[in-house]
Amino acid sequence: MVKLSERQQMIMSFIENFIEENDYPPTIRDIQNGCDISSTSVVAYNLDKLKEGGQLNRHSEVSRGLSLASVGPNSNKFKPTEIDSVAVPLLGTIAAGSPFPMPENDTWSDLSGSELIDLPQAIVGPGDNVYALKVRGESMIDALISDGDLVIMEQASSVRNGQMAAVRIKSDNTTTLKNFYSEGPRTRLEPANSQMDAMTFPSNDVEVLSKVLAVWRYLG
Amino acid sequence: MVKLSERQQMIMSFIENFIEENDYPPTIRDIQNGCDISSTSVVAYNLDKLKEGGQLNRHSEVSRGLSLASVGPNSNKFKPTEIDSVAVPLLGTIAAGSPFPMPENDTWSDLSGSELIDLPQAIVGPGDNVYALKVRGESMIDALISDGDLVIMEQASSVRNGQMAAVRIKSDNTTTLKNFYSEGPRTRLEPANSQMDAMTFPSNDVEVLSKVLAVWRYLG
DNA sequence: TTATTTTTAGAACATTAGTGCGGATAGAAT
DNA sequence: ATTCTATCCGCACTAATGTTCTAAAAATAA
Repeated sequence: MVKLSERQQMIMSFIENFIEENDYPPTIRDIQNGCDISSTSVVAYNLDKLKEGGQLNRHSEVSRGLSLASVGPNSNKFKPTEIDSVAVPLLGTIAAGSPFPMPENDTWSDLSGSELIDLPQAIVGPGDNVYALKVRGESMIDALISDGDLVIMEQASSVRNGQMAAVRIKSDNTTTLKNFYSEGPRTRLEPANSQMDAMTFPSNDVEVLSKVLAVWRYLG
Repeated sequence: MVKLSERQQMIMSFIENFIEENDYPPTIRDIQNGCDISSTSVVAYNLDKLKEGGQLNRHSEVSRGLSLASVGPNSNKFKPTEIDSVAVPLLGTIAAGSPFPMPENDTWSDLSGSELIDLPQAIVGPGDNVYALKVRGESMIDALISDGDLVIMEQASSVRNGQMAAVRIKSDNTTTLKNFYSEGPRTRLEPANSQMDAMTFPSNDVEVLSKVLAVWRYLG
């Protein structure tokens, strides 16, 4: 691994501290002041070096577009320890054309009756708003999901392009799992099965209900 | 707690996703596009509301000066629990038509280099002869398995009817995942996707390599 | 030493990105 | 209907922030 200059080390640790304190990355000028550097161009120069060296991710023309390349020997300090699973509630089943089950209110307290499922924490993340559904019937076949599968969902009202989500077509009042692509005024919904065709809808006719974190099919 | 409008919920989850993906917060205009909002001022308006409500930290005049107020009464974190898990080796990838990877000898000792995956013990059982494969390509599409999926396999030389297994057609020297039905002198192999047709072979032309315990598809 | 590469300086420049304001809607309350 | 309040809309404005260029200083090689 490349040796960092003293200045680069200082920049790295400044960025680390800054993010820890503010939850967002510093600007070039923040770094300039924080490290007593005389010019923004010097900061930019060293940031580029750090990026080349792989210590840093940088997105050009993006303000504060920095993030630590979270690899390397010193990255295990952020790794969760001890905990390896989170229990999420199995809220029910989902069948062909049925309205998509969602946790009713923002109260999750009345889930006492529901079954709980253990999942690796790495998948669920904090575990907020995560729940599981059991699929009934073959209605999700074009999403490569079949009867008996367990889908792990996270409540969300927007997802990034390409992600699979439970979406409702308002005009049809139908709900399905599709890969979601926002294309400005229109939204394209693409089955996971690439042998099937995508469809597009006016964006305001499509409502994102939740995103699919994972699919679990147990056959044993 | 104040109820969030639909738009505010959408903004919140957009911010969450954005940070998760980029490691830095979105701009007002990122949010505008991501949530199909017509004006930056509307975003600013709602961000202020969210800040008042305590869902969000915001620093004015700071680009991307956002961060989630990650705690609070509504962070419904489920208590993480520890469960017994078994580490199974990820032996490699399986691609279209490739010979099916199997643990070479009956010695599992030389798996030192392979990646390990933690699975709940409830699924794996004792964990002997269990291994995982990562699917490459769309060759398993008729078994409802797509690129990137993880299949959990258990070495076996016979399976009960209806179970999905990795089988080798001797005459073709091909290997695929199919549902297995022994019908006396002949053996029927059925794709998991019921919209596709089954095929039958002479029983002695079909060799069971291993059975599929589970399929894990991670999309998050 | 001289030549060459790396790093630093300073400053103007170009975009990105937050803010403010007049006005439009839409309900709810009076 | 009238008023009020909460949102939403578009747009212009400007502060925040990344980029670039030239030259000088420092470090390194020849």
